[in-house]
Amino acid sequence: MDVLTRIRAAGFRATKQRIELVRFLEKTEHPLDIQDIVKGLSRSTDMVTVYRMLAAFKRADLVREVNLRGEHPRYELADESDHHHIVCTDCGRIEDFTDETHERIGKQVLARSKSFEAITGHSFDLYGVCKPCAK
Amino acid sequence: MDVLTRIRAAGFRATKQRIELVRFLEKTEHPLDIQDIVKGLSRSTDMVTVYRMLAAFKRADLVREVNLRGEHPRYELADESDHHHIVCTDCGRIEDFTDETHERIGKQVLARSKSFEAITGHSFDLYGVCKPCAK
DNA sequence: TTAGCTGCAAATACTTTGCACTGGG
DNA sequence: CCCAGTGCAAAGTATTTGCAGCTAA
Repeated sequence: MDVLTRIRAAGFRATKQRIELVRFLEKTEHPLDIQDIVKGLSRSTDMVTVYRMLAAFKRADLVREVNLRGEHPRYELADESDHHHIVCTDCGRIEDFTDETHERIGKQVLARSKSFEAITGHSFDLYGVCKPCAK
Repeated sequence: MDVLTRIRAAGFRATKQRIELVRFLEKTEHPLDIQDIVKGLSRSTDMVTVYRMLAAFKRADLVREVNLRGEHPRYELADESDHHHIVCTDCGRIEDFTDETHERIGKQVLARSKSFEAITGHSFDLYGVCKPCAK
């Protein structure tokens, strides 16, 4: 589905700011924070507009918010396959990995829990040292 | 180990503010944010001091920072056994659970990764609906 | 005694809100 | 045409920094 269609399908007007945002996120490999995103868009696009676009896209499940340790939230397109992040604690490099095990863990936890009725989401991220930083 | 000794062992002076903070965190069942903590301490303890105590205790591994979705950071004593949190997305209720599986996942990810040398930490939390909220 | 801590004030950083104008459909 | 969306300004929060005075050791 092309960018304009995706934006409209989510119930929004396809403005040039929104089109540029989606195209920019399509090009990025890893979740970016507000600052990164503002820097990546036309200088004329206000940071406030970026906040508003991301909030709206998040509500519409077009964009996914990623919260890593101590950092401000980062954003990535939600259509990317479900994955988790491994982060270098030294340089901040982020890489993706996939894992299905947590689903089973969720079910186990639910079975044992006296107080929870359902599980609707999870966060699972790893922190480590990347090879360049390990040297 | 008693509170004063623990604080001193971490390399700090056992001031009344720090003693009160540790005693307060010992009583709490789940990680609290800055606001909760300030409210729980003597009115005379400045919020700035709370920020500074938590930052120092975190560096000294006396306190652990917990980052949940979209929330400001929360803090709990680090001596509590390694555990994860399950959070009700409706009322914010937090419960603990333990799981060892993520260690194995970490090793698998590391084995497959071309760019990471070591894993030093992780975050794993579940989100769901608690029984009272499900009704 | 004296360096580590604290409280108060102020600076900085981040995010949200209000409002008039613009442009997408 | 008209209302969702934008930019600019300003307000609201969260967090950090500077510094003078206090206090634990």
